[in-house]
Parts: sequence; C-alpha cells; structure tokens
Amino acid sequence: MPQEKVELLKGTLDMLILKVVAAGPIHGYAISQRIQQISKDFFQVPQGSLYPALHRLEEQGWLDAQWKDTATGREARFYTLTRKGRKQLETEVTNWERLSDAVSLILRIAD
Amino acid sequence: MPQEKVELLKGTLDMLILKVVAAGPIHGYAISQRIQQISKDFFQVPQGSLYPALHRLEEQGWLDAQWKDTATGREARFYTLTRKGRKQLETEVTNWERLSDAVSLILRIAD
DNA sequence: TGCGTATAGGTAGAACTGCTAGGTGTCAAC
DNA sequence: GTTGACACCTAGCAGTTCTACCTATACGCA
Repeated sequence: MPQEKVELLKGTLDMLILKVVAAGPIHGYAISQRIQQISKDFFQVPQGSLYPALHRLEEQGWLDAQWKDTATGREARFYTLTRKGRKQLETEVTNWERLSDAVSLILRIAD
Repeated sequence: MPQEKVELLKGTLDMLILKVVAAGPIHGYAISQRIQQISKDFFQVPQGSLYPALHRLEEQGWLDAQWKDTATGREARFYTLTRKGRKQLETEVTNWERLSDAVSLILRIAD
C-alpha cells in the first residue's frame, strides 16, 4: 500500500513561520501551536518539519534566535524576525497571492 | 550563489493539469500552453515538469492517453480524464480551497 | 537548399521540502 | 511512579519540480 502522504503545507511553511514570528518573539514549540490554533487545526506542523525549517530560516539570516526562559520558567529558543526576514516575508506573501490568484483563474474555467 | 529557484507550482501542478484535461481531450504540449495562457503567463510549465507529471497521473489511473493526429496532422498523445481522475480533481480542489483559506487566516493576523 | 522556430515528445540528475520515526530531558498531575 | 505536556533535536526517505539535455517533424523564409 503506497500510503497517502498528505503533504498539506505545500511550500507555505516558511512563510507561515515568518508571519507568526513577525508578531513578536516566540519559541519553536509555540510557533507550531499558534499556526495550528489560528488555522483552526488545518495545519498541524510536525516537529520533524518545524525544527529543520527554523534552522533553515536562521541559516538564511531571516530569523535570529536566543535562549531565554519561558513563562513557565523553562529554557526555550526564542526567534525574532530580522530585517532581511521581514523583506523575505513580504516577497513570499506577494508570491503567494499571485499564485493563488493564478490558480483561481484556472479553477474557474468551465468543463 | 545559491540561486533563486522560483518554484512557482507549489504542488498544484497535478490539479491544474487535471482541471485543464477535464475541459476535453488535449495533448501535453497544449496543456502547458493552456495553463500559461489562462494564468496570464504566471505559470510557465517547463517540459521537464510537465511530462513526468503526465506520466504520474496516467500511472495513477487519473488520465487515459492515446496517440492521435493534431489539427496540423501531426501525432500527439491526447489525454482524457477518467472517472477516478474526476474524483481526484474534486478532492484536490477541495483541499486547495481549505489550504488557501487556512493560509489566509494566518496571513491576516496583525504584527 | 538550408536554417531557424514552433511543435511535440522524452529522460537524467540534482535540489528542496516535508514526512515518519526515532531520540533527549523537565515538570506537573494523578 | 508513570503518564502527558512541554521543548528541543536528528536521520533518512519520498515526492515534486527544476535545469539541462535529447529526439523528431513541419513550416516559413532567405
């Protein structure tokens, strides 16, 4: 049985993370919770997707990270958006809007 | 220089192909032209994406194919949507709409 | 006649993304 | 004393799309 890999994120994960971080410093685990919560459970970012993505974004210079205490007094890695990251977010949002407009055009044709 | 891979299709290629084929029998080369035309040049499906995708869809049983003559008297492989393919198209459209709704929710948060 | 371009099909190999599946450790609740 | 939530992480695989090639035919035009 070849399994139905769901693949829900469709290349949007980076953008979603950047957007959530743009709202203020936040740590990885909380990012995935925010995304799930705001999307009304549509997105459930697995940790195996989340952490590699965060490292990718940090490596690109779009996120800064530092260890801090959470409200519950535990250590966690807090991320903030860099200036480069803010630009990247803008670019990705624009591209996303163009993409979804283009898809709409095609889905609207009669058949 | 790490190159700016554009990556425009974001997993929508299969859906777009199915949708275009749903409008009536059509051959591969024409599919990519239709997609480009309807999307006002946003999507420019490279042949290296197109043909593997068509083979994939045929293998899944979503498309049927047969060699026929084009209007210009040349041989081309014409694709039609199977019943399974129509169902798959419906599923993918539904998923796409849910995805883009979910993305919208996240993009709408203040920062 | 010969050349370029559009049409029409295709493959190989690499890059990137996201997945499953595992792992570590702390703390609170039961 | 063990379960579950929190918080971090990696390895390895699978799927999709990209670039870069290849083949061949037909048509226009110089």
